[in-house]
Amino acid sequence: MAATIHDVAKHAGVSIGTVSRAINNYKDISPETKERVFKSIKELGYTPNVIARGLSSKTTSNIGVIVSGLLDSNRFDNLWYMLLQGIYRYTSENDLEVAIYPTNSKEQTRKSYTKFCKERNIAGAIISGITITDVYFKELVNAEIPCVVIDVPMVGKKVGCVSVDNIKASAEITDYLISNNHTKLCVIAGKKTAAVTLDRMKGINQSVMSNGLQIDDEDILYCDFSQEIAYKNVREYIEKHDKSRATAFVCMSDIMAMGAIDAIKDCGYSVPGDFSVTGFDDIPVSQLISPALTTIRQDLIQIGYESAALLKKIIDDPSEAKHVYAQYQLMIRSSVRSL
Amino acid sequence: MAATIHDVAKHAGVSIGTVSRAINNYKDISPETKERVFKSIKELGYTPNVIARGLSSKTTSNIGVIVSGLLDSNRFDNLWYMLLQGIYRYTSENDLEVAIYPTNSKEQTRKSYTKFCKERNIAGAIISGITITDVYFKELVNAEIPCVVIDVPMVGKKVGCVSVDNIKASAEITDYLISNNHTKLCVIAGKKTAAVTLDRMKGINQSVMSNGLQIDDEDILYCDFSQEIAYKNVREYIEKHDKSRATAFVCMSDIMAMGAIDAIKDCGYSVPGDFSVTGFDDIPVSQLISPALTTIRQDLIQIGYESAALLKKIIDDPSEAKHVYAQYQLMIRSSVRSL
DNA sequence: TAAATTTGCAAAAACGTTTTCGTAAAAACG
DNA sequence: CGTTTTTACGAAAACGTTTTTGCAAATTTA
Repeated sequence: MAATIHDVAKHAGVSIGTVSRAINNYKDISPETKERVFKSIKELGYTPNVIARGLSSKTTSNIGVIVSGLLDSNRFDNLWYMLLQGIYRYTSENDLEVAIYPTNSKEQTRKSYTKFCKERNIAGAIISGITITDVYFKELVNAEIPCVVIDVPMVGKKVGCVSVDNIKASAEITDYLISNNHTKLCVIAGKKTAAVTLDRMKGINQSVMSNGLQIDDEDILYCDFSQEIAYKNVREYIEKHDKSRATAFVCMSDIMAMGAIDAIKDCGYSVPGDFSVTGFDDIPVSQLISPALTTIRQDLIQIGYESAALLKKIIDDPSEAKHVYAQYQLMIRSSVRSL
Repeated sequence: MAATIHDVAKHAGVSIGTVSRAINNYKDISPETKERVFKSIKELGYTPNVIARGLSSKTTSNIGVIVSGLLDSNRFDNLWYMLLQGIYRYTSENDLEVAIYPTNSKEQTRKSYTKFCKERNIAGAIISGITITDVYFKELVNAEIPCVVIDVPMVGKKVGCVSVDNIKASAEITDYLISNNHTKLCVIAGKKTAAVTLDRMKGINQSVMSNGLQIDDEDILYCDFSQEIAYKNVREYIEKHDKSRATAFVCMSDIMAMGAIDAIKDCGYSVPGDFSVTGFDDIPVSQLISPALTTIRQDLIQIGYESAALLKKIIDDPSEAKHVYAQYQLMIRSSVRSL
């Protein structure tokens, strides 16, 4: 039904090759012919078929987005959509197609990322929510498919990365806590194997040590970035130590901070009256909960945008692979009090 | 690099047509040959190229999702991502490809939806965030591309629709207000031309009239589903009438309810002490704000899922086009008090 | 057993592009 | 003016599938 390149060619009295050259701004064509072709294109309301182009052309403009958590339903902890927002902002500005591959943590039979990409002639992929040890990710890197990982600090052949400077940001918020005279800290950490957990821990330790303090292993609670686990662990911690061991909880995500706050309240204590709490991420609800959460704001939309931009660069020139640091901001609200 | 259907054919000693028949479960093939083909497929690690299939096959498994608001950044009012979540849940269960077309309300030069679909050999589209009068939508319907619209009650040739029963839900929440002795209501309405606005207004009126009450035009404030506009209008309304005219604000979205609550507070009044407020949607933050908002919960993930399922049905059999009603639930929280 | 039907597959034609190759005509050169 | 180079284009070969067509061989029917 729709006009094809053949229709345009016939209408303009040229060959399809010439039409293609006109569309793609190639050299081998005279200005007059080009104009004639464009006139026909307009008259017939022709638009190139993206699928056919994808098949024929070696260099595709398809990028893949591999995102975990999309299929899970968590009412608050939906970070992926902001990334997507940023990614789409870039791709719609730059005429890139995107294919989303929602991975499910539960589903065992996930398809290999590489397979997903090859099936779709994908030029490169943005990956979020994975750990460094992910086997499918390794396979993707080995296949030399350009990719950008979010929040995993690694740079390699055709692989770049975008994240905030987790070390610096964590040090900064810890400094803030210490400057408010909190010397006994309890860390609510994420998944033990996640790169962000390692980095944020490093930042917290840097701050603590440069202030002549230290954190015992007993005061690091790994909670897998889960609100429920954080609730449970903090509750146990307080029931065990009461107010003797820590005055503040340094949480590696807002979600876990929310769990911590709930636990503190359910133990009969108040925030920030009895315990101070900090988060990380600044998810939308963090400014609405009570007390409003002091946290590190990551602009995930920006991070998404930067990822897409970096990926495009790497696709065009593999030597562009690098670590891009996104901005962050310490949001001082009311979940921390000065001692 | 990757194995193609030709490699498999050669390896299995058959023609590519036979391989295709094996993959697609066609009849004209003997069990033995089929098995041999599958063995080769496995050995070579072959997966059919989605792009090539899309080009060749008449019946594609690509669906389009046309969604407004994706490119805009509103920190709270992000309903699209839940729809997407539901849609992807269905499509990953049913092996459908999805292409997202983020439309921007501001961008004048939007591409026609039809063009978007035809470029991508799209079998059908899910559309959200449009008004009935949208010209591109009309074009899509005329092109007889199967589609499902969310929140626009219209059923036609190859076009179905998914929404909650806005009339019934609005009547229900208004009934609740009236049963709490609120007889003087002010309606915070959405965009005047939006179908949901009309329906919800109808529901409110039904409830009001069956209770022997009525609503004057002066007590209907159109706020375009915007928090800011709702704030402004409610503020003006209260400054003009004080507490004489209405005791409760019936808002057609939670976002506008948040604006209304802010306005009430800034006028020196309290919710629900001086004014009661209800919302619609039950966005995640609604249970966290203070007071927690009494509202209608729409399960947008479910709505997304249903939309995709309905679209698939319509694609397979155009006579399946109909209006599917999704569940809703009155969430009674603390923004309404009994008089 | 001859004729008709069915089965199982190969061959080849799409699908709508991009890209390579070849070659007249035009332009530049010596 | 003859020769080389460049320009501008057509023809045709990919790209990796699905789908149509055709045809032997096997099976059923009469």
